[in-house]
Amino acid sequence: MARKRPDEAGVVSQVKNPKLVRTRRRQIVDAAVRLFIEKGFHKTPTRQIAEAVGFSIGSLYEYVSSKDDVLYLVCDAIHDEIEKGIHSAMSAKKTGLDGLEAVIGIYIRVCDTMADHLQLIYQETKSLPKKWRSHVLENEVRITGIFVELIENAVEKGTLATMERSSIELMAHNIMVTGHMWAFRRWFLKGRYTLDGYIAFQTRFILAAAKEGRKSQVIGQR
Amino acid sequence: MARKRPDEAGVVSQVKNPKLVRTRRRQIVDAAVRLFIEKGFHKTPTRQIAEAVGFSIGSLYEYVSSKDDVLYLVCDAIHDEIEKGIHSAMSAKKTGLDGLEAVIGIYIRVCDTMADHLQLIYQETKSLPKKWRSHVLENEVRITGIFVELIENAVEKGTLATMERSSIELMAHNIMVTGHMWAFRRWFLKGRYTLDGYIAFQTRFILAAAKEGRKSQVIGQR
DNA sequence: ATTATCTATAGATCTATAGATAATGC
DNA sequence: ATTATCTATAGATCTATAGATAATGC
Repeated sequence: MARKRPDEAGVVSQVKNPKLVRTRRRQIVDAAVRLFIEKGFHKTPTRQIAEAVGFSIGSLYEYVSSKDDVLYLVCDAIHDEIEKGIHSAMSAKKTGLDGLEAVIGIYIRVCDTMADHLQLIYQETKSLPKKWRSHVLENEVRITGIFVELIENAVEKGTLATMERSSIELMAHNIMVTGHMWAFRRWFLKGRYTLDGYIAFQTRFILAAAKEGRKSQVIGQR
Repeated sequence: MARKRPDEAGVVSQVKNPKLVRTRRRQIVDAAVRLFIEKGFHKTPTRQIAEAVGFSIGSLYEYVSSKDDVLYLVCDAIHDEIEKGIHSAMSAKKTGLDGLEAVIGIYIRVCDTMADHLQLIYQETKSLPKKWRSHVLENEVRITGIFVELIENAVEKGTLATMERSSIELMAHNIMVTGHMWAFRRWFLKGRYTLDGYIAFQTRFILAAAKEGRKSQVIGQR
């Protein structure tokens, strides 16, 4: 639970009251997410964001100093929600919590809920100024870390094959992308697979490699 | 080799000479690809595209009827190049051509070369008008079809486990996304893995599931 | 008096076209 | 005479800010 997100660090506001800044920014993010998903970042006028929140364009610029700031806040909020989604589902499901398999399922379910949001991040990350972009990529790495830890635990317990750190990391990234794929390939996948079917197939797919590894490992050690 | 691409069907030109239209559009695409990769579609003025090609903004609009047309031509050209890349490498490598494994390697190499282009497609597909977007998605499905066929062949020959059609398709999409992932996760992967290392790991990863399947299949049939 | 919000707009774009000009082929 | 290209610009944006107004707290 001890996430160390830089949060909104670096986005400057003219307004002094920090509580108000937080409230307003949340409103801005909520409105902007909806609009960006619908029309894309570049085709959404700042004016319309302000209007959707219910205040004027002038006020918007009291809470951010550029449109890019809004995009950054949006991306950051999305990552935060994804991470929270995984963690809360993980702690709710104490039974078999340590199972990598279970968490993959949980994660893909979160990706399903957040499909539009994930696709937005894929589309717009590159539009961010370098400074903000690297924050967003750090978020991505941090979330991937959840799976790195789970795989490491499984390896330690002997459930999975011994792997180099670099293989563990790549496997974790594969899991991440499998979730994203459900979002950005919806146009194909949703017509042919149920969410449960997809999760079942992909979980087997991912774990097969690790099990295969274990066998050859065991054989090799004889 | 018998690709049935709709090509530039539907993009209207005021210029009558079809050969000229083809030449000019190729020039436009070449210039636009470079600019879109560098600055993104929305931040590239049509003017600058025309300038990069070496003619006026007026002339640009003789060959396309909107900026969206240019984006479509760009996406279509990229898919075409990817497909050609795979096919040409496949026919060059007659030795073990039927090997799914070999083609996965070839494909990921193409993705490496076209990394910027792939990322562009991921970013901008959603900006396309619906009509063009579905063309682009069809291209994606057609390329995925290469792997569907290869997997089917392997299944027929008994190299891979018997699978339902839907599983074969999902596996093919996994392969596609594994290549794309090398492009859109470069920021992480390039620092830690060589291209060869990535290909080796991912190929094993993908094939492990299928082999695993085969074993249980064989066991099941005893 | 300080803080937050609003109105009005400067200034800078950008897409697409209309009408003029140059080049080509009969 | 037909086809291709260019110039000039209409018309519509859009971001960001300056200065005016309203609300809040001492």
